[in-house]
Amino acid sequence: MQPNTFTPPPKLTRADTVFTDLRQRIVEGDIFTGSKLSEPELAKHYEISRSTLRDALSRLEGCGLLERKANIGYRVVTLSTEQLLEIFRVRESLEGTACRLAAKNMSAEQIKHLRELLVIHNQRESLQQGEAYMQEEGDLDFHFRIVMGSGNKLLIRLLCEELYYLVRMYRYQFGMASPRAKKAFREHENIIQAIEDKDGELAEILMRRHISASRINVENRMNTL
Amino acid sequence: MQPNTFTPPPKLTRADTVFTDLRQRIVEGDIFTGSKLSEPELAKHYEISRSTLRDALSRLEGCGLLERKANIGYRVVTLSTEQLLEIFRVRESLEGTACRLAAKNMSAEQIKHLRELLVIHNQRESLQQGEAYMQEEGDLDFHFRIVMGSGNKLLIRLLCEELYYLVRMYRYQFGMASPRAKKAFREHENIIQAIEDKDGELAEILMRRHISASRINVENRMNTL
DNA sequence: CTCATGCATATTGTCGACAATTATCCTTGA
DNA sequence: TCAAGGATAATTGTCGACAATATGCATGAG
Repeated sequence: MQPNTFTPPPKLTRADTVFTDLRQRIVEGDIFTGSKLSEPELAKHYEISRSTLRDALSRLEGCGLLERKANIGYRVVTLSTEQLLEIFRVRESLEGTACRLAAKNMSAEQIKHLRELLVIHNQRESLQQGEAYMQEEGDLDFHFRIVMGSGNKLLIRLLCEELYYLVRMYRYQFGMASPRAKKAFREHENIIQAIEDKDGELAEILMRRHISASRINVENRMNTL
Repeated sequence: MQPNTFTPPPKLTRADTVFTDLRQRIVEGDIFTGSKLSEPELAKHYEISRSTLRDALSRLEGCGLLERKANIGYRVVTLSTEQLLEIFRVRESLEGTACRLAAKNMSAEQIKHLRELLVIHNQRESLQQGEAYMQEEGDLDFHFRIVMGSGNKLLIRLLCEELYYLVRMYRYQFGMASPRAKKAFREHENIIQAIEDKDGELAEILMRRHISASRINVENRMNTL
């Protein structure tokens, strides 16, 4: 018999399913950026009522993927370089803190898993050069696990359940495979080392520089256009 | 005639009204922490349908004031010292960044208003000592304006439209009027000075120390109990 | 007496319809 | 031709009812 810390399986509701599917379609660009959503049309497509659909839409608004105006409706957020830079600023701040906490709180086993993940990324990157997509997904996975390792539930909610979907949306649709692959890999290594050494202060600094490098990269590209 | 940057007044919907009212009631503790919300009961109280109520509730979930479980319903978040510390960590991080950006972006006029605000707070604090409530509201107002001054819309959303309602909830209900009044006032002064000097780096450091001092204050109080 | 089982009740999830608001288009006048 | 106004269509906001699920209680077995 298992101990009683067992939480009953949360029954998936229709709204849940549609929410997840719509989220993916928005992130991957199947539903266009900035486009207005027609409730009757979407409800028909998913074969659900408008009430159920609106439940899903309101949650997507909470994720920052949709915007809503009273009496007008929902609209997919528009992507802009300005917003991308804002996201980098916030990630720099929050993930820096997350990394500091991760250095304090991650177990030896968690750190080991993180290292293994990094090795896999590197192999992938060596084997299929140019497969920017996989590499970027791997990059976000790395950041994701560090945030989880911080143990701060609020940080986890803000980053993993809200911001990261926007980040993935930019990666899919802004198509900015950073030319920093090799540098980024070494930076990841150094970050893990700092976490392993339980050096929270250094870990924070390294993470902030890691992200701010990406931000500056975008800023430069913007200025040359 | 005004220029055409005029946005038509957004008509307040019933859900909007109920959302705002419920938010206040939750923040001020009129609706108890951790209590389960009965949709039929609330709908009857506001004389609206459950659909409209649920619209309002879903937005409150987005603010982090309610939690929802499928097939079970909404529940007011429970306050805990652990979560309060998590909030301090996140504020330390985000408001530090906001302060750095504010130093770069705030106009001379905005800074002047900030200074005036500080003077008013100080007078209040001198005149009616012990009016912890007003003083704390003034403190949050100070932080609020700096975040607005950062110009980063994402930061503004995360802090002003989500986290600050939770913060106010803790101030109302956890009743931790910090004994740091005079120290906090001087720290505010120094922060404004750094902003005025356009010294973003210092401004960030001062803000982080300002908030982390509050966090440590709570940590100490917790350990002595 | 305790615990499991099954029924009755209450609550949430979902639906379709109507009302209020917005968008579209057509007419009309300058 | 273009702009303003109004009628028409489409969309969102709101409502009440039914279905699916969870909760509470009574009953009975061990």
